[in-house]
Amino acid sequence: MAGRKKQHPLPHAAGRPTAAAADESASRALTRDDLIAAAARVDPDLRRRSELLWEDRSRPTRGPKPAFTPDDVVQAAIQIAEADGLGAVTMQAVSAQLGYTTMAIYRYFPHKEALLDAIVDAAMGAPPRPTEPPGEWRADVARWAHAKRAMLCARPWLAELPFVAAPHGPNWLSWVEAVVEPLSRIGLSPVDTGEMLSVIDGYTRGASDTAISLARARARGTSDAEWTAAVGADLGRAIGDARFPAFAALMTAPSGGPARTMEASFDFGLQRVLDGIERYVATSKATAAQPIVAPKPVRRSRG
Amino acid sequence: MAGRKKQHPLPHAAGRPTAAAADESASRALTRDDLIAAAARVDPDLRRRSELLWEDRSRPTRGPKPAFTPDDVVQAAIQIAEADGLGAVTMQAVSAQLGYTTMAIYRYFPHKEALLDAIVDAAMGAPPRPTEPPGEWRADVARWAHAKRAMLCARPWLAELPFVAAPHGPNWLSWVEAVVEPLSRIGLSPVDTGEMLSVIDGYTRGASDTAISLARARARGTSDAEWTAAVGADLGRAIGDARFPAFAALMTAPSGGPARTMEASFDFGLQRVLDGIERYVATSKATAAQPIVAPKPVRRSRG
DNA sequence: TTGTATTAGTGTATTGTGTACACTGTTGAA
DNA sequence: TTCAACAGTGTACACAATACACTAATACAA
Repeated sequence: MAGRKKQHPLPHAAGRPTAAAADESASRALTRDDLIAAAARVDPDLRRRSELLWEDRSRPTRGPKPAFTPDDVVQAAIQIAEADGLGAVTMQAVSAQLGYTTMAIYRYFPHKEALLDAIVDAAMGAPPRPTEPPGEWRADVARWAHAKRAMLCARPWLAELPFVAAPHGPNWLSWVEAVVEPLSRIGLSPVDTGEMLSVIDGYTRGASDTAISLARARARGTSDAEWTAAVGADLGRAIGDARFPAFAALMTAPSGGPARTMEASFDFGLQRVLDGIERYVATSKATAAQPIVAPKPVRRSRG
Repeated sequence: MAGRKKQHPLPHAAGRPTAAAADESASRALTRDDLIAAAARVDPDLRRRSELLWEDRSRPTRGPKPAFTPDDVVQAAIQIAEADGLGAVTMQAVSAQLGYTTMAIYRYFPHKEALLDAIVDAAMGAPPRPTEPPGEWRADVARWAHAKRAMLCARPWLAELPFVAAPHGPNWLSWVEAVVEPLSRIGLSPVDTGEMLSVIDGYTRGASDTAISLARARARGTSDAEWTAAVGADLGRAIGDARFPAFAALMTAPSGGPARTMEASFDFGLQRVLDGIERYVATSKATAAQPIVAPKPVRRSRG
C-alpha cells in the first residue's frame, strides 16, 4: 500500500550510479530468493506468516480429511467483521461460526495474528481490472485511487488493522501493481516512479480516513447525522476559543454553496495531487532536454 | 486530523449561497453550544469522553484528597507505551506504574477507551510555534507537515489508535489550527481552504505510515536492516511472478544513484502536493479575474 | 487384511484483561 | 461532633488467547 523506497535494501543500490546496469541480470536472479531467505533468518515467525499467504498448502496424505479449509476460516471471520466489527472477531466467534471448537482453528493458523494477516489480504480483494487499451496515466491512476478508497470504505474495519506492515499477501501486491502500471507509463525514472507511488497511495489512504470513520459509524448503526453531530461537537469547541482563531473562522464562515460530498472532496484533492505530479513531469522533461550533468534527473522543489 | 467538510452539518450551509453571511453572527452565537448539545443527545458516553478532554475537573470539597491526578495516569500510560508499546498499556500495568490498584484508575476514567482518548491528546503535544513574522504559506505548511510526521514517528504507537475519530481534544485541535492558519493566508474560499486542509493532512498521515512502521519496529528492538529484510521478502515475491510485471520491473531497476532517505522522500512528495495546490491557486485567481457566474470559484480538474 | 504413523478436531486448563460491586477509611461542612 | 461525599481496595466474574494431552480417522506398509 505504502510505496516503499525498496531501492534502499537492494544490493545494487549501493553501487556506482552509471555502471549499475551491468551486473543486473546476475543480481536479479538471486534477489528474489535472497530477499525471502534474509527475512526468514531475521524472524522465523514472520516467515511463517508470509508463507501462509503465499504458499498453497498441499494436503498431507495421511490422517483424517479436514472438515474445513483455511479459506473457510477466513471467510467466517470476514463475515463476523462485516456484521459486528473487528472487535467481534475472536477465535471463539470464528470457530462457532464454522461450527467447530475454538482450538480447531489453530490447526491452520498458528495464532490469531496469522489469521488476521489472511483476513486482510482476502478482504482487500483484487484491484479493478486495467482498461483495454490502457488510458492516459492520469485517468488510470485516478480510477485506482477511487477504487482503493471505495474498497476501504466498504470494509471500514479493515483500516483498523496495520495493513501497511508486513506481511503482505498477493492481493496487497496486486493493488500496488495496479497503480505502478500506469505510473510506469509516465516515463519517469524508477526512483521517481516509486516516489509517485508513495504520493498517490499516501494521499489515498490518508484522505480516506474520514470517510472510513463515517462508514465505521454506519456499520455500528449510527446515522450520518449522529456521526456528524459527534464529530461536530469537538470541532465546535474551537468556536469562541482564542486558541483556535483560524479554525473557528473556517468553521463559522459561510460555505458559499452546497457542500461537496466526501467523494467529491476526495477527488478534488486527488486532482491537486495529480496536478503536482504532472508539473514535475513537465519540468523534469524540460530539464532532461539540457545536457545531463548529475546522474539522476534534477529535482526541483518549487517550479 | 483529517480535514472535515464541517460545512455540511452547520445550519447555514443549507441556506442560499449569496445571502448566507447575513444571519451569521446570530447563528455563530448558537452554534458552539448547539453542536455540543446535539452530540450529547446522540451519545452520552461520547459526550463524557469529550468532556474528560476539555473540561477541567474541579475537585470536590468533601472527601479524601486524591493521591494522584488524571494526568498522572496519562503520563504513566504514555511511559509504558514508550517503553513496551501500546499493547503493554493495560489497566493493571498503568496502575502498577502509579503504585496503586487497578480499580483506582476507574475513579478518573470510566473505561479504558476514555483513558486512551486522553493519552492520544496528551501524546500529540502542541504543534510547533508559528514563525514570527509569518512566512510564506508554502513554507509554513511544509514545516507543519514535517513536524506532524516527526511527531508520529517519535511515538509510533500513537498511530495504532484511531485518532482520526472522535473525541478530539485541545492538542488535536491545535494541530489543525496550526495548519489552517497558513492555509487561510492563501486567499482561497473557506470551502477550498478546508479541502486543502484535507489534502495536506491526508498526505502527511498517509505518507508517514511506512516511516512509522519502521519506527515501531525500532522500538521493538528490530534493526533497520532486519525490518527492511522483512518487508523486502514479501515485495520480493513480485520478482519473477507474472502477476506483478510493473512492480517487479520497478524493484529490479537500477536505482541510478544513492537512495533518498525516508524524510527526503516525504518532502519530495510534499513538494508535489504543494505544487498542485499552488497551481490551483494560480488558475482560480485567473478565473476570478473574469466575471463570476457560478457562486463559487470554478474548479478545473486538469489545467 | 492388519497394524501403525500421521493427522484432524476436542476437552480441559491456564494466564491475562477489562470491569462491576461492595467495602474501608478520610475529609470538610453542618 | 456528626455524617455525607468521596478515594482507593479487595474480590469476583466474564471472556480471550492459547498450551497440552487426548480421541478418532485415514492411508500406507507389512
